[in-house]
Amino acid sequence: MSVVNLISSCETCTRRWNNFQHLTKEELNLVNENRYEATFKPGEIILKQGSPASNALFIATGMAKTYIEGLNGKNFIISIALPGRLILGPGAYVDSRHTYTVAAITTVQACFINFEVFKQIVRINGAFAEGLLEDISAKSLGSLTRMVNLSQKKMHGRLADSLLYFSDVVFKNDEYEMILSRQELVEMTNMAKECVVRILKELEDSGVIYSDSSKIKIIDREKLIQISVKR
Amino acid sequence: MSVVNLISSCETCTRRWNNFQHLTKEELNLVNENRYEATFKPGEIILKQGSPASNALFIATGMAKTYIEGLNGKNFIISIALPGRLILGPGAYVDSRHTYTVAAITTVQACFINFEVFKQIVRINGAFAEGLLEDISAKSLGSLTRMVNLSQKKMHGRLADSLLYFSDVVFKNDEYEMILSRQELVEMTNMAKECVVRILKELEDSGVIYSDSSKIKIIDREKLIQISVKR
DNA sequence: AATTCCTGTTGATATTTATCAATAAATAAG
DNA sequence: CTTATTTATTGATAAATATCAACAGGAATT
Repeated sequence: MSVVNLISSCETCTRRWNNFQHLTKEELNLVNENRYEATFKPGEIILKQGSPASNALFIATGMAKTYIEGLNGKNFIISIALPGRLILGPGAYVDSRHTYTVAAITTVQACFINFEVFKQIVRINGAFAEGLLEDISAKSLGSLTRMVNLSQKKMHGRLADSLLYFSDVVFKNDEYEMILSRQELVEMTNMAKECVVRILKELEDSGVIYSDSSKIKIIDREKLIQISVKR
Repeated sequence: MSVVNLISSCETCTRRWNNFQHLTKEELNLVNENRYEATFKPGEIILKQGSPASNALFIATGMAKTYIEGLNGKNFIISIALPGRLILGPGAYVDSRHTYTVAAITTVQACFINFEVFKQIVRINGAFAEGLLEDISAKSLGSLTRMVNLSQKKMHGRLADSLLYFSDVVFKNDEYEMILSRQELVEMTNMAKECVVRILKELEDSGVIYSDSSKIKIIDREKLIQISVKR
């Protein structure tokens, strides 16, 4: 097994977390020296819920899903993890455990940063700490919004939300490859698989989207947003 | 209107936020000098969702509910705000807006701390920043857990969760006054009012709780926990 | 005390959503 | 290339949950 780093350093990395801009050269070096790379195949688990939160994770290339292993073996997908974003569950600062599992969807090149080092820099660098607070707050705000949406919207609205999430956040394109299986869409929208299938078909039949099993194209965005808001 | 402070200073306050222990005398003084008290009657709004997050809030005495004003005028109760805890929505670090509304349930004596001052201290005091990160992380972890529970549990389990929340977190007692109306329980459990009434009755009929409209007593805690977990 | 208004309660019914069963399609394994 | 295994799809049915309608009980108001 090769352990050669594919990324030469944090300093020159083009996909690094924005918040690293607040670090001094020395601090960035410290991060770089406590950095470990690994490559994961599709389906492989990168971080496991409940295991010690000894590292902060960043994705250099590829996509992963983050999910909570909930009741009766039912998963709950939280988000799609993308390059350039910090992946650190709140448990790191609460019980020192990973709050959720992260699994590769595509081939993923990952960077692990020693969490003790990370935490130490947070303590001594106020701007970095503030950046982390902003990051964590944005995720927390997202969770609250999602919780309200999942609670107050019916199936159509929830599925529309997910379709828009992939378009607006993940691919930034109206046309995309649906990288999640129907089962995974279930875990994102809190629906039964049969319902996901039926409502996708309904959306296609009514001309809101085009869907060819794994391809999705948003045709009538206005209508999709309307479905997201009204149902 | 009287604006005399009822609490003489943060230094001597017995109900202050734990994290203030990390402040120096000067920092604590700075907080104290930028502190404003106000008393609210039951039902009055203390913070309004969407308004500028110009203050961090603490409750000295009494109880409040924090809730998001969601879709179609439907509220979503996030938590019961209690003395000694920081009340600061994630929006403060994201869009400088209050994420949720806070409304007094009982008479509430509230402390407002200027958020710019608060933020400044976070920047210069690493231990305080870490304490804030722990606080925000704990809330974020709580949100994620709640989201999974609301998504994956059926009505019985969700209502049991709320009853246990009041017992374990709010009153720390098996017997308590249910301070929320049926409508508010709806906003906490994501159920219809009629269903709340029916299932409460069911729980009483099966000897799990005693309930006299506003009084609740948990009689069979084991069974209630079982309902929370299994349904 | 009478009236109004709101909350809570109950039974009946409608809607939403999940499950079951059967089959088709796609993917993995031999 | 063929078989096994999983995933996706469809229709039928069951379960969960919401809504509707009617009324009771309290609190607030006149």
